[in-house]
Amino acid sequence: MKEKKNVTFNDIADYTNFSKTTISRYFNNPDSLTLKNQQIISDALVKLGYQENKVARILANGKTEFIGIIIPDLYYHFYSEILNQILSTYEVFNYKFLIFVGNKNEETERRYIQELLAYKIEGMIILSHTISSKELSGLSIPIVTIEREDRYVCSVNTDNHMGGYQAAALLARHKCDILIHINSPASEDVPAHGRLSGFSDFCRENSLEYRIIQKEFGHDYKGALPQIRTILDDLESLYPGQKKGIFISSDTLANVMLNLLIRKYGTLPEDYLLVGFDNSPISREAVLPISTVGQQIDKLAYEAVRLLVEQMTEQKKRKPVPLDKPVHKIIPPILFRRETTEHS
DNA sequence: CTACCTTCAGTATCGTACTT
DNA sequence: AAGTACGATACTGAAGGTAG
Repeated sequence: MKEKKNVTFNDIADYTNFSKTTISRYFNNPDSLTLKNQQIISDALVKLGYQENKVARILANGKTEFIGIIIPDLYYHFYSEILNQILSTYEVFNYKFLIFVGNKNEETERRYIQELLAYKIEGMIILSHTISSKELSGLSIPIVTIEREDRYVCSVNTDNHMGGYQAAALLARHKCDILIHINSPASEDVPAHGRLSGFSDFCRENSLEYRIIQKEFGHDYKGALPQIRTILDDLESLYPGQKKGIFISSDTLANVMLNLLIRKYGTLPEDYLLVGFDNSPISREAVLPISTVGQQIDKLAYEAVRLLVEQMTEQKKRKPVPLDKPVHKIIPPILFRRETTEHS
């Protein structure tokens, strides 16, 4: 086996009698060459079996076209779906992604960020909650966060307050005796807190009996299941026979609860109404399709990348003008009424 | 030991020949 | 004078080599 050396611009230049500058232009600005010469180079590439070398290109111009991502986990279907949507923006913006799954502890995540920076990412999308936006803003690299505390950095979020309000309104329309919201404890500066406040606001404005349950659900099924089971047991004993309208802060957890109910009763009992949040794929694919306050996950992803690309493009200019203050983009939620609230 | 090349495979920048 | 189509060369960051 003879080691065949990589074909380079130099080889192509020698073969075609152009300079390597011209070969470079063929790739980066083909229109600046005559059609005839484009064809000559194109033929030479095939003949010599040239393989593009982006590492060399990165070395020469310093632009990696990498975006770093830190995501908390891939248990919640919202995260896997938004990751899916972010990755698909490659077709539009041509940026590639380096991804870490974080939310372990601050030190670990700082290490991840350093690693990303070492790979010369041009921008970063943060979904994990571990590191404050103040610290992130000090990183001197464009950053966009999605659905987390975002005071000092750009962000794209769902209108969570409206979502919580819509969920409560839907449950109220079905004349539930008690409205229940289940969420994990979140301080007021994280967007998801709006689900709680929107829900509470509606209940108070309409003098409805309601209850907020906050628990830590962890980042996997193993952690979530016992918590949901406990909550369900409590509700069963607290409100027997009453019509319970339950709004859970994610479809993933709503699905866990739905499964527990169906295993117990063989179906979703008439006195249970269930509304999730996210409109992640699981809400459609569940045993009974789950009603949900939909985040427009495709839009969140697209807007986040677009916002980031804008800043990264600005950074590449000779005289970049940084944003004077963070941009916060809000995407409205869309309510999906499915079988867990519209019993047949 | 360390100061100074080379190497890798491209790009940025400026320059040139030629046409309009 | 301006535009088009190309070329020459320094330069990029880090690792490895080498001379002193």
